[in-house]
Order: sequence, then structure tokens, then C-alpha cells
Amino acid sequence: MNAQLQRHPLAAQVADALLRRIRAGEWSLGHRLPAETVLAARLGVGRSTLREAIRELAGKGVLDSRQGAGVFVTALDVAEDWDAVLRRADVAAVIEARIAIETEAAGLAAVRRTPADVRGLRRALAARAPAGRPVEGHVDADMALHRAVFVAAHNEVLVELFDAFVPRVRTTMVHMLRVRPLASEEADHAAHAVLVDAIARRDAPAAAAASRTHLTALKEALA
Amino acid sequence: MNAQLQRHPLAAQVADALLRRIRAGEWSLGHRLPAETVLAARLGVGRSTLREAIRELAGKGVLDSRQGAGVFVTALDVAEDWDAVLRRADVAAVIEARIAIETEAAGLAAVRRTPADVRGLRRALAARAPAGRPVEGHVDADMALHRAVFVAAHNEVLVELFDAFVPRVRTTMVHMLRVRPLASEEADHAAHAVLVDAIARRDAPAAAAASRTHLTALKEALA
DNA sequence: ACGGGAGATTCCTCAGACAAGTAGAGGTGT
DNA sequence: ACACCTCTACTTGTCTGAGGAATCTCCCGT
Repeated sequence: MNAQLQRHPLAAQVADALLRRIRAGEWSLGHRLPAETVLAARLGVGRSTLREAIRELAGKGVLDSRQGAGVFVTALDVAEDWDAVLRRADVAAVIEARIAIETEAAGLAAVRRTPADVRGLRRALAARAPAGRPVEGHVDADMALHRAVFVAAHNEVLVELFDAFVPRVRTTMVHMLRVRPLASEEADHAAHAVLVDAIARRDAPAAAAASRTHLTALKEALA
Repeated sequence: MNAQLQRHPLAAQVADALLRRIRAGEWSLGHRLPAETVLAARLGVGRSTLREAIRELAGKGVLDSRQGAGVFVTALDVAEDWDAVLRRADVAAVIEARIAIETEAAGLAAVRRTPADVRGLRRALAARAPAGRPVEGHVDADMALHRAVFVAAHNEVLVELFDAFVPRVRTTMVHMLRVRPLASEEADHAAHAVLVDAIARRDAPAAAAASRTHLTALKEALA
């Protein structure tokens, strides 16, 4: 009953318990759950708490409640979220995957970039420059520049992949920069300028190489 | 589904409204929302209704509420289903993303492969060989070989990425091979053998290059 | 300048009441 | 016997009020 770790709110605990029982097959797909008042009493929680747990699972797409009819099971398990996979994974593995997609994106961007893309890249590069800001601001500006590279590559799948990586990479970088700030702001900025210039002059190998060098250094800094 | 005819409960409407305002930038990433009592009054709904809306968004991973602190924005949009993204995306874009992760994986595999990995690769290569089978069987054997490369790279994120790509790539390849079978079975098999050999003798550049030429040819065949 | 404590703020949980919607039982007319 | 209608029991939806627990802020003493 009383779990030693109470850090999760009761509603979240109830949601977990329900999901576990659904997975176990207690209520199969399409089946109706017991009425809220009954289920709440059986679980020993208030009806509001149970309702919030149901809402949480509804948000995940597992349950669906219809007024007057009942609460129904619409899925047996949650589609695994990429964010969850990345959170669980090793930081080095995440960076390696990022190297994979970003070097390729840099090469494609050098080939496909439009004048508007180049303007966007230069603007993001300039926004990255100011020093002495809070760490979050710097990291966000950095992320914006890297995203601009993917946009210039004109490949929606790669952009989506990068976006999936952002939350995990962002928190890791913020944490790292707090513990150990960059040795040289200028060198870091110069490395990014090299990448943007390579894309601007359509030099695909140079763009890919610049991207790889930068990210490999990042990987070693974080490992 | 008859979602368009269904009248949404108030809580669901509130959840949609909140998500829309979050996307619009009214509350940025990491920012705190107004207190429940304030927000409920402003929206003209009861606190429990607002709380259920918050729970629903928490289930989607957009919001996170901490007792005593407040409700915070943890993501700007809902993690979209990857299968849906890939289904919608251009085939060429999918293959390009696959090139990105697979060339990198081939290079890493050449560095990190264990003797067991090499055995697995050779077994998968042999299983790929037999001709005159139904198309699906051939494609599945091909996928198994490519997956073995990712396994040998020892990077869980890359493996997960490949697995996410499999359904889409598989159906496309099956379709293509039905319309226009391979010109030369032997040449195709030889290309894969080159890749496996490069990994076996720890030649990372050769492995990456072999992977890239093979997949680029595939991309042009499908485009 | 630094640490500690009290108060304010915020979310968490419960209970009760009534409204709104659904589904099935049972009656009615043909 | 069959189709249709109504009525009722049940279920979810919404609101209000209360008190508890966790957190943050600010002031105070050292």
C-alpha cells in the first residue's frame, strides 16, 4: 500500500496502477472500466483523484471516457515516446546519433540552401554571439543555429529528428556549461562561423567536416 | 472515429485552449503558468475542470505540476507519432535520413564490432543470399542484415532510429521490387559483402563508403 | 554576508451536490 | 408479434468548499 517513495502524487500513482492492470489484461481492449465511484472506493482514493488519473491516461491515449456510458480502454500500451528513449539513453550515444544526422544535414544544406536559408543562418549566428548571458539563453541560441542548418537541408525527417533530440541535448548542455564553462567563447563562435561559411559557399565536404569536428569535441567534453 | 461529431467536454476544451496558447508562445518553455485559482477564474471554469485539463496535458508530456511550486511548461508541442511522420514524409527524405544514420553506424561498427557481431553479420549475409523467394522474405532478410550493422555499432539510439524506419522502408522496398526487380542479384549481394568485410577488418572509412554508395543507389532507384 | 525560520503561495486530496448524457427496461399502439 | 416511445437507473461532467502538504520568499539575527 504505502510505497516508500511518495514523491509521486497520488493521482499519478493511481494512473500507473491502472496502466499496469490494463497491461496485465484485467480490462481488455474496448472493455469498460468499473464506475468511477466504485473504482475510487475500491482503490481507496477520492473520486477527483481517480478522475485525474483517468485524465492522465486519456492524455496518453489509453483511456476514453464518455459521459453517461463509462470509461473505455482504447489502447493496451503507450506508444513509446522518443523523448523517453533519449532520456534513458547514454549521453554519448545521443551525441553520436546527433553527429550522424547533423553531418549529413550540413552536407545537404550546402547543396540545397537558398539565399533565404543563408540569411537565416547568418542571423542565428549573430544571435549566438553575445556573451555573459544566462546559460539557458546561450544554449537556446546555439540550438537555434543548429536547427537552421537542418532547415537549410530541406529534409523534414531530419528536422523532426533534430527536434526530438533538442530537449535531451539542451538540458545536458545547460548542466555542463554550469559546471564547466567554455574555455574560449571566440574559438567556439569561430567554429560555428566556419560551418555557416561552408554552407554559404556550397562546400558540402567542408560543411560536413566542420560539423563533425565541432560535435566530436562536444561529445568528448560531455563524456 | 467520430471525433468531429463528438461534443468535447469542458475539460478537453480547456486542454486544447491551453495547448494552443502554449504553442502560440504565451507561456514559453520552462515558464510557470498562473496559479490554478487565477487561471480557472480567468477561463471561467471550476478548479477541478482546469486541473483535469492540466492532467491531460501532463499525460501528453506538455505540462508538469509540482506541489507548492506551480505548473510548468515542459514541451512546446506534443511528441508526434514517428510512424505518422515517416508515412507522410517523402520517400527520398526518409532514405536520406537513413543514409545519415547508417553510414555513421557502419563506421562505428567497424570500430566497435565484437567477434560475435561479425558472426551475426556473416550469418545475416548468408541468409540474405537465396534467390527466387517471395519478395517479402528477401526484404526482411535484407533488413535483418542492415539491423545487424546497427547492433554492431553498439549505440542504442541508432538502433531505435533504424527500427522506427523499418516499417516505412520495408513497404516501399517491397512495392519497388514487385514493379521492377533487381537487375543483378549477384551485384547486390556483392555490395553487401563488401560492407560486412570492411566492418570485419575494422576499416571504418571503407564501411561508411560502402554503406553510402549502396543506399544512394537505393535512393535513386526509389525516386 | 550568510544561514534560519515564519509566513505566504501553490498544488494535492477529499467530500458532497447537482447537471448532463446514456442505455436498458418496460409499456403502448398497431 | 413487432416497432416505437417514455421513463428510470446509472454514469460521467462540473462546481464549490475545506484542509493538508510541499515549496518559495523575505525578513531577521548573527
